[in-house]
Amino acid sequence: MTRKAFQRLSEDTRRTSLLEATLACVADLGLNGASARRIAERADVSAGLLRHYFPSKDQMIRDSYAYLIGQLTGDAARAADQKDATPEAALAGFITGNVTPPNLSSLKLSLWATFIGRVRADPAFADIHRDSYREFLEILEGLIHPVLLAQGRPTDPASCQRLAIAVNGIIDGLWLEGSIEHGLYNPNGLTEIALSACEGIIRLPETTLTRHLAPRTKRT
Amino acid sequence: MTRKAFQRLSEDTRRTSLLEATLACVADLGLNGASARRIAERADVSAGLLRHYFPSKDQMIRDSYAYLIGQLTGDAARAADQKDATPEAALAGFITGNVTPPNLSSLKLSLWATFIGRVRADPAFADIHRDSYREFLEILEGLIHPVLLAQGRPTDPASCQRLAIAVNGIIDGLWLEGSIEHGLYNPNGLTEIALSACEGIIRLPETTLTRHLAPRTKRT
DNA sequence: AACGTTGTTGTACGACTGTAAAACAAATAG
DNA sequence: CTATTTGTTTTACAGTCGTACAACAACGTT
Repeated sequence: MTRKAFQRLSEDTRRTSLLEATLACVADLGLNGASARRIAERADVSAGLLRHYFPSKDQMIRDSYAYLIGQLTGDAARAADQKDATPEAALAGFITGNVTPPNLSSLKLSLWATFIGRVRADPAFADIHRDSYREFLEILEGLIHPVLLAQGRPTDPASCQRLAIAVNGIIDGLWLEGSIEHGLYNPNGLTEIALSACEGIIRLPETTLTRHLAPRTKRT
Repeated sequence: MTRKAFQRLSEDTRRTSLLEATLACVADLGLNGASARRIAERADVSAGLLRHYFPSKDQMIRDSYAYLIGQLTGDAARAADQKDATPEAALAGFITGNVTPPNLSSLKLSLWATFIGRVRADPAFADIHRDSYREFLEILEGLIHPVLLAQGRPTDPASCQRLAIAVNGIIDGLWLEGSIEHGLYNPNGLTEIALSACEGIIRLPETTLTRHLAPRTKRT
């Protein structure tokens, strides 16, 4: 009996590797099939090691949820960060970034949904969700406010929040439908639908957002 | 050792009871904790009985998903079925029905999300989802079309579908956010936000839909 | 009232679960 | 080169899992 050869990794590297293996297993097998042994196997590591990095399997799952959420909101926020952009272009970029890859992804949707399903019964998941949702809303309000200002529209906090909630709603909804590969329509047109819908929700003049629609990549 | 007294129920009654016990367990404990024994206990039945009604636990879970979806779309469609309603009132009723109880429910959201998380990896779940989604879209197109007609607007299938996709998106998104009890805002205002947003998305004149907002029930 | 059908219970089994803890070896320091 | 630390593997264990099946009892039939 010869032991398996192994490498000692830095805490961060190993931890991240374990979290990603956890997410991969949850996406493929669900919370049900994502057992400690299977996660360890996916990370090419023995099962006992998990407990060296996480106090329990439940905690590891929770940490992997926080890790995923960090990726999602990070990618979305980055999409709005364009240099020298008008307020309209920044908003359009944020919306677009949320309904196109890498955020538009059936894998990420699977994970997100699986975890959202635990929010009601598990306070730890609820905390993570609430924080990320609040952050998303704040980003959106911060993007909508200057657009209203530039259009000479009222910018009281109540209207701003209502618009942010609505825009957040349609972003979530279209992201959801577009990420599930149901084959019922072409997700390439999703960006235009999203921009046009947000124009309508905020009552912006036509083409205020849709003019920032990136030309579709041609396919032969 | 005396055996437990029991009653023989009709196939439908027992089957429904088992499906509801399954949903209750999944909502509380997740797909992880919803074991056959726990489901049986919730249905006040021995564990062995499950296999008498379902060929496997997996199939029972799938059936419970279809059962849930049937409830959701059924309730939603019923909300749009108002006698002698104008096209605008019917559409407003459908939208409202989707962002108010009983459809607005953290329990139903939990279940829905948990199952959606399996759509990507399990073809059986994907089939159920696709069918229900298509049905939802068709209902929506059927409600939007007469509204466009009454407003003297173009009603080509492509525009109709685009609008249905967008409206479906915001309904899903707002239902989602409203059902999670995050405590970040009052879900009572959700109906107005939804109706107003849909007005904007479809480019209807102001108050076309919001005038059908039911007066809020007063609280002391 | 006795019978037959079958919905329902109880038990058993091997596989798998999360976790604990001892044995080991890879990297680091001296 | 040796000693030390500790990340990693291995083994072990009690509990739970989904499932199979035999025993049983509730109900419909006669």
